[in-house]
Amino acid sequence: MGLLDAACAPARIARKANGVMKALARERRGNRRNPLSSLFSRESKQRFLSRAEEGCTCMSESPLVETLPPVSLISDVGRYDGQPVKIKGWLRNKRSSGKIHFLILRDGSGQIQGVAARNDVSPECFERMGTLQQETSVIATGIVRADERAPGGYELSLRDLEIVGSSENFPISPKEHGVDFLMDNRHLWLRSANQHAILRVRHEIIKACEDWLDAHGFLRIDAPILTPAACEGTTTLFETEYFEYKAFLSQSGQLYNEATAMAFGRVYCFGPTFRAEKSKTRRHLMEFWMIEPEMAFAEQEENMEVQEQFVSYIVARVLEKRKAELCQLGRDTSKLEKVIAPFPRLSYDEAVLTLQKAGKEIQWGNDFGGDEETVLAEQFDRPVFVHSYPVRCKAFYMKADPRRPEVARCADLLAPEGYGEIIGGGQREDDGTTLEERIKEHGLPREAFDWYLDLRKYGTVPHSGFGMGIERVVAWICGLEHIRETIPFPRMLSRLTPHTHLTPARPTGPSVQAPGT
RNA sequence: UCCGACGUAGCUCAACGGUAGAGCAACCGGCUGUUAACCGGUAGGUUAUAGGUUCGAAUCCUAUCGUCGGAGCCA
Repeated sequence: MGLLDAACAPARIARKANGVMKALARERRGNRRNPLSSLFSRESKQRFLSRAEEGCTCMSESPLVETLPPVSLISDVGRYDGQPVKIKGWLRNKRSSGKIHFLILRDGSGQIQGVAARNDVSPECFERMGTLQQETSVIATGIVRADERAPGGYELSLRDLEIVGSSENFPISPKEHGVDFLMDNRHLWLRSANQHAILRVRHEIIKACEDWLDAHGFLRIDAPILTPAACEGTTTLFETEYFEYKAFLSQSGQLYNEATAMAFGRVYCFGPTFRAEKSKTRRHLMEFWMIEPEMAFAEQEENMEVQEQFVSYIVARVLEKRKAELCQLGRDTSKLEKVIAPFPRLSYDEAVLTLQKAGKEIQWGNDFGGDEETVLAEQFDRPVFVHSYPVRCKAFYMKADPRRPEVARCADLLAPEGYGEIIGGGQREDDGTTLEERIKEHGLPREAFDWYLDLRKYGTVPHSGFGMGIERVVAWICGLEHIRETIPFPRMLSRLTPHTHLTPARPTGPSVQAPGT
């Protein structure tokens, strides 16, 4: 129950009671159309009435708040300074000095310290508090007090505490732990303060993406996850069965986006993306979430302008709304404050020269690795576009530059501070004949792309788009070392569920999958 | 797939050829303002597994399994 629900409860109960009494009177008069008859049994109506009458009595004689303290979220507790409230949550930690207990409570909205001196509560209750272990679920009643010593500004002077569910030997103690252990206990690790901060920032980033796109005329139209063939022939796909056919988990919604862009103009899709690449790095997940906008009648220049506005907005929005979370994570926000459009643009040619000057052995025509990306990104205090890659480094649908056919009209956006590529995008080949040649050159089956070629046959237009990996953006904005903490249940090379390490002797299958993870 | 690092108490680590140790968590006790609280005590180990070298192996060697990081690939 939310704060407002709780605060309004007496009035609402009284109103509802009034309605029930009228309904009962109608029923007594033989009104068979009474809608309540079908909703409530006679017994439950009586129960409701007696409760309602109790509520009414309380209201008329004494302030109800004394007998029924409102349930408050910890984040809203400031509204009740000096008043009693109920907090429903979990015990994060406990300190005790014999005659006084300090209980750190969390409820998902925040954390607050409950203080109980021996004389504040009943002897049984004081004893009970002494036995509480980490992560016991409780309903605590106490008086909210502003206190300078409290990190959140408020404390709870406890009056009572009820145990909802006990907890014994919670594995994640308040001391340090290794990542492997924490990943094995990911389902419990999510209760800790840093994980809360990260996942709140993730939520804010997703909201910011949706809000910006919505405000700029983009319609969300999601692409399918089960697909019949590779969007990009080069990378590995997860294969699955589709009745008697083979199907693959989507590695991009891009081709479908091109169809919906021809239908709606500006569109985007947002969903999980799967790459069966055996990548074991801090930047890779097997399953990640990608947001992919696509625009009809847009050339690559406009594409980059949209991207820099989009990314600047996301960063500004997180700085505005999630300062506390960034602070919790120890993020240096001054670096994020510099992320303002326009972003620098570096051509692939310039990038190669820069890298060669920096002593990297790179030849024109090769793609950049993580090291190279970091060298390039380090030169700027905001994200940098690297554009006009050689055509042979890129997917078949990338449009070649008409003035320089050996390079594509595309760009990657590299985040600063070594976070690497967060966006890949470009202008799509809109000429049917050229596209057909490309499909042939890449050794892809022509039949599978009939529908895709249709888009060039019926009113083709120049169009562009990009894909942004949400987890990489979260890792960058939060300043994390590893991408695995940016998603609730990461799918990594050797990890499918919190407790299951994969081994070749133990093939993957539905039986390995834990419910809900 | 390749390269590198690692595997010791529930957790984080120490011991580096000579009796396996500490902090946290658990349990018992103390403490009325603590902020990964603190203080005293108890319990907790076939040192990943299997071989080998040695008078003696957590330590050296071999294999297997597992974890982490990096490369390739990419968002």
